[in-house]
Amino acid sequence: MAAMRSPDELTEVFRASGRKVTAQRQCIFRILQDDETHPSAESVHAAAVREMETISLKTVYQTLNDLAELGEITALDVGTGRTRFDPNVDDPHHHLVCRSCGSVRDLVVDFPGLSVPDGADLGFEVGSAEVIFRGLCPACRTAATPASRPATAR
Amino acid sequence: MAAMRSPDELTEVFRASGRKVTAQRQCIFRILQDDETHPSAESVHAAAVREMETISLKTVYQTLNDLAELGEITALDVGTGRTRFDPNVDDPHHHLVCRSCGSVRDLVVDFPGLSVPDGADLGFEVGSAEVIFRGLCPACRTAATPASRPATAR
DNA sequence: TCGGTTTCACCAATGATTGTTGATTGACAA
DNA sequence: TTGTCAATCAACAATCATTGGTGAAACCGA
Repeated sequence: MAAMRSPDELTEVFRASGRKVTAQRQCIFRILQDDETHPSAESVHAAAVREMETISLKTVYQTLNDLAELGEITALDVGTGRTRFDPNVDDPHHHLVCRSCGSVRDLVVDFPGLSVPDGADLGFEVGSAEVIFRGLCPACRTAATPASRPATAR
Repeated sequence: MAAMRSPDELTEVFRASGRKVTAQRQCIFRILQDDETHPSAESVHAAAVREMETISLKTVYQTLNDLAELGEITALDVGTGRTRFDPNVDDPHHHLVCRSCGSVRDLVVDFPGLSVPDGADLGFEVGSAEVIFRGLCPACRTAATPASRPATAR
């Protein structure tokens, strides 16, 4: 539900932090807003190019890092080789990662009891816990079983 | 508790898979055996050089990948930039990662209820769940609070 | 002993990301 | 409206972890 701030709100945030709001930044704001795919910098750039042919990958990286610095998005590493950016910064959640295509999906579930038991941390000061579930997304699941399993297990 | 197979056992495994057992490989076997730090290839190499000055980083990568391929160690990516290798492949566990120095520690705890609730996966075929706890290891914790907090909170 | 594997040194390539340059554009406060 | 400084661009080089190539030498194991 909680996606991220609107382009207008992000404009305010950027201005308030002394940053200028350019056309390419607004373009990126717009793209991130309705993107649930946890895009990489590359894919954000690909989407941006459709609106602005000349926008550079450099600028995309720059803006994404700015947004992360401002706490408006989260940079996350799910082990797929490139950094993914998560616009959902409001409600704590975990992630489903497809081990075939690398797609990432939010999983807004609270796991009770997911904390380090007393004594087990041995002096470790635990701040956060992130859970990564690995498996196959629907698309890759059906693709992996051409005819043997028709979408729904029989 | 369960560390990993002894160098002798690994020797058998390697021979059984058609691989030859060289001095450098045995050296790496020995190093991994009493290493609880989830070393990177670089640090394994650093340790190996102390015994064999001429061992190449290439060979270390090669051998670590062989071990991972044989299921004797696990390659894991905790987001610290380089691949870490976990000798503990027997009992399922999770990891504590220091967000300051990047050190990794095993956390052998079973979290009941750590599975995707019905309906929440939306067709995702979930295979495994890995939990990464991030925080500060004892060393970095004390280093971060020189005099303000004397190890134990008051 | 012999053959095929492994290692070595050296060097190049990958892929994601960041830095550099210098010139141009453009945001926005005055 | 204007002036200034940030932002962008293109083009290129550099980083870092990792893997690949070479040819020659060493060596494991049947």
